[in-house]
Amino acid sequence: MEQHRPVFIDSETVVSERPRDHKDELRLWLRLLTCTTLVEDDIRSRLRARFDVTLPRFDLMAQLHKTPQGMTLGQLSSRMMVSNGNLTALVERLVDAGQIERRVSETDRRVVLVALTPSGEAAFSDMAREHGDWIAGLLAGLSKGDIEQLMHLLDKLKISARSAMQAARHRTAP
Amino acid sequence: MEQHRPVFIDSETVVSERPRDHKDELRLWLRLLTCTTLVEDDIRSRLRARFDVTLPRFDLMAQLHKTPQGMTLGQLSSRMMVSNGNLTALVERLVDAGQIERRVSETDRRVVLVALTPSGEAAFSDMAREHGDWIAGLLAGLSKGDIEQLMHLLDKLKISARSAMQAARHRTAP
DNA sequence: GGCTGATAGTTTAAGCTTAAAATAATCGCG
DNA sequence: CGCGATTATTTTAAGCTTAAACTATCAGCC
Repeated sequence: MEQHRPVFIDSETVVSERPRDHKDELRLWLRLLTCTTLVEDDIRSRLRARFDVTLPRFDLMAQLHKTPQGMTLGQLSSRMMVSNGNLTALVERLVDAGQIERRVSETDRRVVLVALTPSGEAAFSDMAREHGDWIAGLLAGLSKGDIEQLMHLLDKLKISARSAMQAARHRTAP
Repeated sequence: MEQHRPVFIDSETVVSERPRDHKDELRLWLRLLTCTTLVEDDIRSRLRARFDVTLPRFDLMAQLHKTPQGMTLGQLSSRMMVSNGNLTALVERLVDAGQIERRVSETDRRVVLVALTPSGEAAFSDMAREHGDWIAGLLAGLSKGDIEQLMHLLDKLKISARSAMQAARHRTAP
């Protein structure tokens, strides 16, 4: 028969509880994943059909658009939450396409700065306008209040996840 | 200057509104994506570290676990929301690893049925238990009520997105 | 029986993604 | 100053992912 096991909630709290299936949490996680995948796949296919651009390229350009003075690869990889090595090839392809430009920092020659070219900026502006409409259309079934509530709850979720990950990291590598 | 443009909400409703930046909707979408990526990356790395298994393999096994009699590749691809061609290689690797087995349907030789092997079932059970704990840990900062509310709002979001996609499909290919 | 169209999977080419190892430049500190 | 640690990026190998083209099979219809 199963026994009670310790469940670590964060670095300070250890509660002993009877083993559970965590059914509600799992269902919530699956629903979250479903929603994200649904929206992401739709946006991906529209970007391809309408602008012949991939989602990762759009995302990268969106980051650069928010930071006109350019960003380092390190900043980009942490903002986009993708691995560092991933960006090397992605940036390379966008440079080849003339949408972005890279230059090595003069003060620290390890650092590579990336920024939109004027043509990349123009292309992104076109895409961003429609992208915004698409997102708004996908979320049109939610009221202002729904959006606000979701925002708040997802913020709570984000904080919870980060704190749990932080705690796990401390236990794994003290 | 910008002009008012029609915004299609669904197949019946067309509202004319001044062009907006849809800022709240975009922020919500980015937050949703952040939350999902956060959890997904954490689970991915734990699965790798603890069980040396990739997330797609875990997901596939989870689907088969829910349906012990096995599934066709078509069912799998629609439940997992991945492309059909994707599964061919994924299934191949799991067959090689002895975790699942495939057999051609006897009544329809186009159809391929896939199911967990006993060893795959055992391996999945071990992983699923810890996976559940990890998810519960990541969501530990949410109350029961938060989870219920999120569930409800995400359900609304899912319905909204599906309906917008449905409507777009009708306009694109009537 | 033999078309015709639809359905289930596979293949292919290109691109994305990660983890881990390697490279290269800078920083801190004695 | 010089050397070990740190930091930023690239490289590599494996695997995931998609879209589109292709193959094989089936179902219906005459």
